[in-house]
Amino acid sequence: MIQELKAIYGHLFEDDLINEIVQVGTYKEVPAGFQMMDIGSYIKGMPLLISGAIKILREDKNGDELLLYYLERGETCSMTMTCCMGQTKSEIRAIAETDAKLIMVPVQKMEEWTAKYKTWRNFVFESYHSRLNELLLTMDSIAFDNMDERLLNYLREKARVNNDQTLHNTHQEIAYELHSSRVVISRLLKKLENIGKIKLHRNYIEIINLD
Amino acid sequence: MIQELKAIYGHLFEDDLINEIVQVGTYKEVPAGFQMMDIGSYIKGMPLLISGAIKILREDKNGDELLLYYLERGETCSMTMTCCMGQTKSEIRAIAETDAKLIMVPVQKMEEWTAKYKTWRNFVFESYHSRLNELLLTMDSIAFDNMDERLLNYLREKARVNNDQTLHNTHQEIAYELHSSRVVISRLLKKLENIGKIKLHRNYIEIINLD
DNA sequence: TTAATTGTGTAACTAATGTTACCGAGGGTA
DNA sequence: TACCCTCGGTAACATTAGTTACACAATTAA
Repeated sequence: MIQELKAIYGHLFEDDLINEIVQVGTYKEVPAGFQMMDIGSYIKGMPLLISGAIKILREDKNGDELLLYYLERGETCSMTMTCCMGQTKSEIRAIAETDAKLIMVPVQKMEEWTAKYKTWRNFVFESYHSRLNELLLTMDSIAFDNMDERLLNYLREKARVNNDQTLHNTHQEIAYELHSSRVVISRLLKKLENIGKIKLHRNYIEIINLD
Repeated sequence: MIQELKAIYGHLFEDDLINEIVQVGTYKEVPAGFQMMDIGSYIKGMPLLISGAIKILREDKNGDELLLYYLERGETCSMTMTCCMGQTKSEIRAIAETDAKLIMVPVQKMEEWTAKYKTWRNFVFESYHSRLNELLLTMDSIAFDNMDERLLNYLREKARVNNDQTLHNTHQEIAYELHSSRVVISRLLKKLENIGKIKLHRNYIEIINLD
């Protein structure tokens, strides 16, 4: 665990902090699809991602979802941080997009380290900054783009975080994360296939060229 | 200035911090409509709102806008904070919705106080938390609601932050902030008038009952 | 006073998205 | 083999939102 921690966070945190993390943190591996947090739940710890990707989702009144963004290696969940401090409930759902390795740090340490370590403070602020900006990008896409553009973005991002040019998803699953309907997504995917950007198969999509 | 600062932030900050703010901060008054920050600009200071409201806007590729949320008394701009620290450019535009009074704090103090004052840290985190949550609510509205619901929300919020049951806006201005078109907004406003929720006039809208 | 500008109402049309319904292919299972 | 279930393709239709065009009233400028 300490090697992996150093490999990812070594250039960010000083040794003292790394050591503290090793002492109080618990190493975890979660499989793809594992729900790590749900809306309304209280948060027990703060995750430091070592590898893999976590998708962050928002839910509407009917229980349908919308993908907000992905957390990746070297990142942490900003929502968690503030939730911890205020002891409020989670506003989002977090599900492992891929198999993931992470270190869970107990909530109380957050506050302590923020006073103690400048590098931790920077990490926390930097993290907020990135998350806010990602949220803004997602907002742009939803507010300003048509569904075909959103779908393209979705496919690009999905291929990137999974590091795989073949997406193992059904149209229904995609529709769900984009908060649309299966028929609409099938329609648009078919268009993308017709212009040679992707190739459709049962249960998976082959990416040809998404530029 | 010190009285106003204490009145709003006194229960949040210790006296030492209040004194520091008084020393390094500059008091400012801005008129409604004043553009306080633009996309792409670098940030010189961090605002602590004493009174009034600031609207935060996002811009699309064509230069059209979308209202994200309002900052109100006792709040500050999270975007500013991270921008300051990373010396990155602003991602948003800020315009005074009403006449506003505020205190500008130089960027360098941010970091210093974060290490020094626990109450400042809490304020900063709390601020991030609120802003993230407001952004999520706006996102919900855009992603999950039809335009009529969004318009209702808009009118409610606008009346609240202006503390005025009469909104002095043209349909065009409303369309702009909702990233829609004038004709669409006129249509929906007329519907709201027909069901007795509002009364339309030239250049202003009278709110009857938005429940 | 006349002319120009701005704000609003409305109709007709287009485009995008969502809904319902049905079909058939693929793959597993009794 | 017969049955069932999931997945994807497609047509027909409904709804929502955006666009274009034009009329007219209120306000301002010439």
